[in-house]
Amino acid sequence: MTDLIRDDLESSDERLPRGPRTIRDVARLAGVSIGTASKALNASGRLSAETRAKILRIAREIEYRPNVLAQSLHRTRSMTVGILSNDSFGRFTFPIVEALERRLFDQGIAVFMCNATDDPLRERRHIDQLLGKRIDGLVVTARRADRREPIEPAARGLPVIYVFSRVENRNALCLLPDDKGGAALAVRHLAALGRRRIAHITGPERFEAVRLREAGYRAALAEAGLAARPGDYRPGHWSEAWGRDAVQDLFSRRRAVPDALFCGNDQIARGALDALREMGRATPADVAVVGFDNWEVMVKGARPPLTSVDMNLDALGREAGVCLLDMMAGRVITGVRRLPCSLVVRDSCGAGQHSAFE
Amino acid sequence: MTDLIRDDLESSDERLPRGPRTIRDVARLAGVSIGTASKALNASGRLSAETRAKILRIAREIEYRPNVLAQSLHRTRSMTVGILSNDSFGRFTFPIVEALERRLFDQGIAVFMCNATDDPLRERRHIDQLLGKRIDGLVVTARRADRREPIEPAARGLPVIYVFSRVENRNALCLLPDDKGGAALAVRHLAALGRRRIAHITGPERFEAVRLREAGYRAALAEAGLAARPGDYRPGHWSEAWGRDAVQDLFSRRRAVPDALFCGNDQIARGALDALREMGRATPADVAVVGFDNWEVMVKGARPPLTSVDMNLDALGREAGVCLLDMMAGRVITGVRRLPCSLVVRDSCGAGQHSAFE
DNA sequence: CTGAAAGCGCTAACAA
DNA sequence: TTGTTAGCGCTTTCAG
Repeated sequence: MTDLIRDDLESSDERLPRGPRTIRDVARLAGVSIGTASKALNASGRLSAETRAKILRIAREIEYRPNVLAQSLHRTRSMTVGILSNDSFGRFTFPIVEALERRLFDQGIAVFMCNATDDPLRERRHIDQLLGKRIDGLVVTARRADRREPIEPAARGLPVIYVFSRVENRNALCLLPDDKGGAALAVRHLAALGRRRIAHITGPERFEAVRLREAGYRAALAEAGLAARPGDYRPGHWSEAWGRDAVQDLFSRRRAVPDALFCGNDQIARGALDALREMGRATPADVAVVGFDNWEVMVKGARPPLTSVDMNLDALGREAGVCLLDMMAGRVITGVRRLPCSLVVRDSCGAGQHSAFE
Repeated sequence: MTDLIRDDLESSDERLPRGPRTIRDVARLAGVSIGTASKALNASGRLSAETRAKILRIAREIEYRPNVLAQSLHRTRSMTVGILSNDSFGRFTFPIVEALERRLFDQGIAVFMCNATDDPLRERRHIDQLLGKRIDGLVVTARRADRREPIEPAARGLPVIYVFSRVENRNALCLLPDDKGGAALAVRHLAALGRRRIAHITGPERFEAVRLREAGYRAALAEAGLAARPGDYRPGHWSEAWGRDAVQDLFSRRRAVPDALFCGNDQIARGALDALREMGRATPADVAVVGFDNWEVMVKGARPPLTSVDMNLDALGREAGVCLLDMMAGRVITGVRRLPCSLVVRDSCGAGQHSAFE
């Protein structure tokens, strides 16, 4: 790992052609046929122990590494998949992609990274390139505002998974976090802590996530025998500034203010916390606050540290990997799957520390 | 792009074998030899206009797409590169990787994404896999605290670039942001605005970036005829909390407080801004603040919006792409290259808006 | 137990 | 102008 200059390779026993070694080199040096060498290297067929050992030794010595391209050509499986993001890869897609890559790597599958940046032409060219490279599967991620057009699976039968994005087609497999459930988790927790009036400050309603989280919010309220009073549901923007503004508005009236806030993301929650502090309201004593995303840098920098809903993006990525492998093995999987979120409890909601529950 | 069910493919004129079409299919349907088809498809050799047209038409009709694996096998260039991150891909590496991918994609080169997560064994396996796939080049990114071990270029002659990470070896090419220059930019700007006492709150000194930024800070101070007074240089942590603490400490003494802060990253700067506000010091009137990283979510959420040094990570990624292409073409490039940062001016430093200068 | 040969899909040099 | 053929590096039957 450390010695950079490996001139010994150059001065190897026999004179070897430049470039990576081939199985032909191994065979020649071992004094056997190519077929025999192949058997030894793939541990297939019957072979005397000594020839096998010899072949393997030679292979190791000359640092033989099979050419996967050639293997793929033969078995018509490239052992690669593509991951295409039409939004550029962001904070949300990254953990997903990482977990996916990890899962697939364990199966010897490599991942091509492509970002199309919402440019349909670019996307088309990416898909063309990937198909040309004979990928065995494709994962598509997108930003979540809108449902995207399905990918035309120009090569029929190519397994495709949409993750963190939705597509209309019924035959497609879509993997998403359970936004509704996640929201319910948060609100249920607040209710269980005795909060009676829980407001919801969130992002733009054109996001499906916003609508789903609202649904979860209302469901959990109902469950607890509570109701959202008019003005307690505040769709807006995904920014800190909106969090501040909404709080200012919500708490400017003297009477009947909320004793808890469930925020649509962590940035809104941070803005809310700041505004509360500046208005002299104590968190969590007067007002408990819960965020969404569990974005480390936001959540830990908050004062107090922010309780937040985690979408378990890595689990989503892993699941995508598992599903893709299944599909590559021939299984047909379709539909919309929503994976559970979890609540990560910190100080801002006034509950016991460190406990995470689902 | 929209029609998902393309059954017409199935019911194509002739019965075609399943799976992707091959050049053999094209040739057969066009009634020519494979060689001829190849000539037409690659626009090589001389060919009658009509046969060429016919071949191309057929190819289009059956959605022929050349098998890049086979092409690669032939020309011993895979048209792929690997990008290996030993830290997991984070906020900094992502923009780099994206820009790199974009640059290479334009040349028809696809990018394998690998994250080794600081596990040497995993890294080794990743490299093995990539070499097996006969990548034409490799980009290595890392977190910046420590200089990493160079990759053993098991296949001699494989172009390798280290970006956003350093390696001891003199023959390696390392691409980095010019931290010193970036810091100087910030401090020079503050000095030009008339600030006389500029403190520097920053991260842990084991980061090379911290040491370089300190150097830039001191150099720019000297340039302006200023000096850092004892206690004005505050290494610590990369967190908001540290920014708050450092400010509290710096400004608790009654007399002789700084009139400007240059912070080692945007989180520290945010903490500093919060603390200043809570101590009743106005920004930028009393104290100007500049951050580092120009991390959008941090910078825009700050009150007031934060002036910050941008490392131009996308330029770094693009440059990595360009260099890699050069190296793949046979050019030898070595050494440490530092790319300029730029200053993005916002309200927190009390200068004219929106102007960015280098 | 080992070798020879066909073929994965494509390109390029050489024949016709 | 078009066809034939020999590989690229590997696996896998099928003979020996």
